[in-house]
Amino acid sequence: MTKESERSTIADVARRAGVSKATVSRFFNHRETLLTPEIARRVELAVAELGYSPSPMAQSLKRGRSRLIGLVVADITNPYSVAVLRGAEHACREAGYLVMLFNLGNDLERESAGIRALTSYKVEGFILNTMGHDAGAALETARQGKPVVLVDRLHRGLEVDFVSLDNWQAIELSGGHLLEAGYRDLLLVTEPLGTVSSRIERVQAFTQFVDATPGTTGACYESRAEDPSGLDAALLQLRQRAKGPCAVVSSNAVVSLRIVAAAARQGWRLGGDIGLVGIDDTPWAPYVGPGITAVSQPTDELGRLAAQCLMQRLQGLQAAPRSILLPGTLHARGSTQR
Amino acid sequence: MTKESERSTIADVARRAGVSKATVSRFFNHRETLLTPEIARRVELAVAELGYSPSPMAQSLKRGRSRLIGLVVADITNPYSVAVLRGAEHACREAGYLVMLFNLGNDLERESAGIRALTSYKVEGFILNTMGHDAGAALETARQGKPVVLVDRLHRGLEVDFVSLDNWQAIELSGGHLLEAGYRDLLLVTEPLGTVSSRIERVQAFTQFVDATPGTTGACYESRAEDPSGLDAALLQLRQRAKGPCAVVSSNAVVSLRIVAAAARQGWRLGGDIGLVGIDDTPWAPYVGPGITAVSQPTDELGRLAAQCLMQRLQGLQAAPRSILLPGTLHARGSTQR
DNA sequence: TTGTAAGCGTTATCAT
DNA sequence: ATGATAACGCTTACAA
Repeated sequence: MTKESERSTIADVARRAGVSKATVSRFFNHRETLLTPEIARRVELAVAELGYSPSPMAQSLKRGRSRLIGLVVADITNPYSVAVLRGAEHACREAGYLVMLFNLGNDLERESAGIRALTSYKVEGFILNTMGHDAGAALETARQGKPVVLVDRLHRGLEVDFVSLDNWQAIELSGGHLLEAGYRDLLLVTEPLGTVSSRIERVQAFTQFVDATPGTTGACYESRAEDPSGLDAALLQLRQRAKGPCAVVSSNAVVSLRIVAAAARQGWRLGGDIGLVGIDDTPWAPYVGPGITAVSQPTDELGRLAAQCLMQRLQGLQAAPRSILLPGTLHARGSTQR
Repeated sequence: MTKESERSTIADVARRAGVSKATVSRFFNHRETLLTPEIARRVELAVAELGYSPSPMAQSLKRGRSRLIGLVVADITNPYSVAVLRGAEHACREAGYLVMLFNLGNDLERESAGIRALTSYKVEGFILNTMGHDAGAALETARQGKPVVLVDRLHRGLEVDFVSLDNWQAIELSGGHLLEAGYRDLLLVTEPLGTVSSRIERVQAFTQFVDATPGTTGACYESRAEDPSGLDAALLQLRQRAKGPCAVVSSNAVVSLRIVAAAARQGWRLGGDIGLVGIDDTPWAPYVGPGITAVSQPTDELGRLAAQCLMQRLQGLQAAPRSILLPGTLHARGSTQR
């Protein structure tokens, strides 16, 4: 490998091998079908000597395809997003794609900007885990035939592949477990619903679960980080209205931590004074208080499947939009033991 | 904005405005200096009507610059990496750059592959938070004059800007706090050192702290996730050798959780039976056991500074490699109260 | 089977 | 001040 300061180009290889640029290009794209073994060997040698590899930028410009996948996440700080990202990145790379990441930092308005930025780099497809608030660009993208996969959150009007936890199953699992443990009066705490489909769906599932289960009562509360005292009030109200043991279902790990904090403020023991089961298992869940009961999501799998859907579409799959729902798994711990 | 299915090109704009492609290009690159207001207005109008924006790919091909920054992280699952990533991405975007992410997934061997992949996309600079194990490509990159910034971990032989927690300060802070709280016999637990400079440095700092502080004893243990019983043994040994109260300094949040788990296995109370202070604060630290005392890193700031260094180099700054060390902040909690 | 040449969407160097 | 034109590194008709 000679050490030129500049990267060598297809022309360098052609010159060195004594062939045309076209032949070198063929070596990379149709080696088996179009090339004489002898020529192929010469090219191969020159490529090795120069340490040449094609410029994806130039290829992209010519082909209109980039081997790039755009991944837009609402908030890279969210461990769930990260876990999905991880799975997706892995699958993409295995398929020869690189991931371009755009983080919204929870700034709703930037969704279209992000999609456009990635579009301009000619990404071949999108994986979206966003708020679905400002989906104009996403819609346009899909209309242009670029594959889009939604993770965890649906966008209304956007009929594309969708990969997510089965929220109904997860809520039923949580609720059923609480019942078995003897809790009767329940409160679902979620982040502000906004237009986030997964949050809304969990509320719906919860409401239906309570309605369908005689002897239980339920309510919902939207908690925001800036307003811990609102949460305190909601929890106090739960305890007041409860005739028997009461429990909280938390909509994600961030909220679970808020509940834990609130319980600490009130001096309540988790499990005994108030039950808690949360969606999203975390490495620390077993060690907080008596251990937090949680429903884990198969996050890696979700990311992997999202990428896989995209790959299939890129290979031309024309089936109707699919909806892939994966079940969660309950991990019972002290926070649901009375 | 007319809705063509294809993105419009500079040629479309030129035609529409009745000018040449060169003029449109000038409109974007040297508007003030080279264009008649009248012409500029016509171009501006055409651009708006067509919703045109230049193709970064084509620009990149022509200019040899891509407005892309390559970010290589050892493990996207690590919250520290994510936090840094977040800060860096933000700063890059503000400067008009997009981040291309390459995650090693803790696969040491892939470092060069990642750097090469990103290089082929003509990223203009690198932010590296990796193991430094396989730095061949990084070295080559730096030699080619592409700016590189290292975060948290040095690579030997690679003399470039470096941004990190001040590990000496952080360890001294932790150790000092333990002393004040009355702990005398200390154990530093870290992930396997390998070639990771930050881990090594923390051990050095710890050793020196113990040596320089009469009346204390210290030891180090390298803990691996697969071997919890090894950790148990190390902790038992600590308690045996300890004449008075003993405590553990944990090298990062993952290890802290392992210590917590080990203490739980032994039935020890954190703080009373064994002290614990960890580097890396986390949202859950206050709620695990009696609360885990931790030294927080200014992660956002670290990422921001890394990106900022890069931007300065991209603007031609030729100063000698800088080393930016930021102090940590102690958050005292129950795990260091006897 | 291989080479020639046009063109992907830009920018930069010439002219004008 | 503006326009024609040649690159940037690659792929792909079309020719040979």
